[in-house]
Amino acid sequence: MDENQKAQILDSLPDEDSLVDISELFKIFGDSTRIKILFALLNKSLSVTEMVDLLGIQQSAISHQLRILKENHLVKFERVGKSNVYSLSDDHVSSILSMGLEHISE
Amino acid sequence: MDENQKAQILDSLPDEDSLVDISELFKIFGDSTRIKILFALLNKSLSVTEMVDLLGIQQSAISHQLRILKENHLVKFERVGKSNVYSLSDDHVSSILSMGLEHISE
DNA sequence: CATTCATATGAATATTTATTCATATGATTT
DNA sequence: AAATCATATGAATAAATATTCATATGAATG
Repeated sequence: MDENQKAQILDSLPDEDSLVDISELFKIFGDSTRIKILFALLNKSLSVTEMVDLLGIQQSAISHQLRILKENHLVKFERVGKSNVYSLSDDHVSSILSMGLEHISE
Repeated sequence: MDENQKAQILDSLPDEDSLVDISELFKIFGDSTRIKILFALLNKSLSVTEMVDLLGIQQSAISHQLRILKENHLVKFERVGKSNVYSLSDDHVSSILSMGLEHISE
């Protein structure tokens, strides 16, 4: 591999920051608790209690993971009565999930 | 949320094993070293030494990550002369990478 | 306004994971 | 066959991460 070719490949790579961003995006989807939450929200907005009831995961664990999802703008929430009702931020998320689902069936 | 609705949502979720598989797939893409390797291979098959030279990552680290990528069938390799030349297993991988790239530009 | 319900948060722990260093392996070339 | 080149591997370490337990917060309701 000569220097020219090397330079050409390097040029075609996303820059360092983008590469880190991409890996961090995938990292968020790389946890089964978060994946479960996101798939559940694909159907319907849910409160924390409903997620606990539905998924059988501890309330604290759900809340901690929701914080991560929130910080990364994958979910949003609004107050409804006594509950915080969470939903997916955009269908961005849904497209990533369905891709994951698609690619494991092989 | 009544029991009927709960059952309905549960029914729509991928089963436990699939959810774990999906998160494990994303987890592999959730590391910047592996992402760099994969993006580099998107251009051209590469030996380990070439990856070291190109990416500025230690040989051992590259090899360790290649093992993970191999185990998960994301890359394959063949012996060419003195080198092991790696390439992407299928364009499956490329579609996931380009989706990642697409989704960070927002 | 006191209580309760729903959620968030902090600290502690355990586990996973990536990298480095040192060295082994194993094929190729002389 | 010895030497060398390319890669793999194991152990050690450090860092990141998920979960749990305990408790705080804070809004809603009687």
